[in-house]
Amino acid sequence: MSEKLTSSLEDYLETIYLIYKKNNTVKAIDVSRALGVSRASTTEALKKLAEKKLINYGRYNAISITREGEIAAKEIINKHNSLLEFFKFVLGAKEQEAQKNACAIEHIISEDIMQRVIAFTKYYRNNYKDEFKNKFCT
Amino acid sequence: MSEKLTSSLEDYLETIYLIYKKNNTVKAIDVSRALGVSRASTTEALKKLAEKKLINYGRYNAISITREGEIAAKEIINKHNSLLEFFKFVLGAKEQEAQKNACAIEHIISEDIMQRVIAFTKYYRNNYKDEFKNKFCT
DNA sequence: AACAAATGTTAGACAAACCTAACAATAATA
DNA sequence: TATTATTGTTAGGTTTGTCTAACATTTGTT
Repeated sequence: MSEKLTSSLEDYLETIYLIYKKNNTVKAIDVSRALGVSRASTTEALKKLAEKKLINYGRYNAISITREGEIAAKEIINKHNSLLEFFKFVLGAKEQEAQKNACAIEHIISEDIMQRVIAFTKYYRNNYKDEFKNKFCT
Repeated sequence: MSEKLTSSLEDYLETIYLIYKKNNTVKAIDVSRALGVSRASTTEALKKLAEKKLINYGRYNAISITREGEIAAKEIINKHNSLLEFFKFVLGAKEQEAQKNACAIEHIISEDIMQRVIAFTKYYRNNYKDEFKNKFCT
């Protein structure tokens, strides 16, 4: 198990993974655009992720994700999606608001609380959806 | 309405407020100890908070909170307590785990989602506590 | 009051993230 | 293919937040 990534590096890794899954190839410029950062910042981040062996990367080379990187990326994306579902379907938040908060909280929420949110959402969906829907949601 | 504080400065302000309420006086060393940072770091933070007129502070002087600082501190603490309640009573998390996550998330959660969490917790407490208690919580 | 201990401040470093501007390499197209 | 456009890299800055070590001030104790 490698040392924990910073929020920023998690964002880069997550983005790289999503682009990779979609295009089967990753260009630094796409990462920059997706995250709204400069090409220079992306280069720096790529170096750090490569150092941690989460991506394959070399000067002017194509970028790809390692086995380890994929595992780490999936974990983050799983948190993201679970939070998204909770915010939208349990709390009734709008897509954009839910996305914004999931993007931030996914990096700092603990395993324990994350598991509880997931379990709660599941239980809620199965048992209480309609009741809450009319009384609580907007 | 002043510009938004960083997570770090919010932590300092929150801590100062709590110490102030408890002791009616605030010493920098207490802030350092509460946050687990060096005295030097606290001095820096105090300067920044004073610049933003959230605390009264001068070299070697006693520290106190301004009207504006108190309002800002209360907002943060309100978020903290609301998250704490949600984690403990809705999700059934342990005190320490709930505290840790509240301390982190209070700085980044949006107003919209925060309000929804508060409303949900209230509604849940009033209507569903017992049912969830046995089926969901640990 | 004098000394010692505690507290507060400053100076100087460092790490993480970001930026812009200049330059290098690759890709696209006339 | 030669030229232009795009993309990638580097160098050098900035901001935020932290630290340690040295020094200044205040407080507490004989």
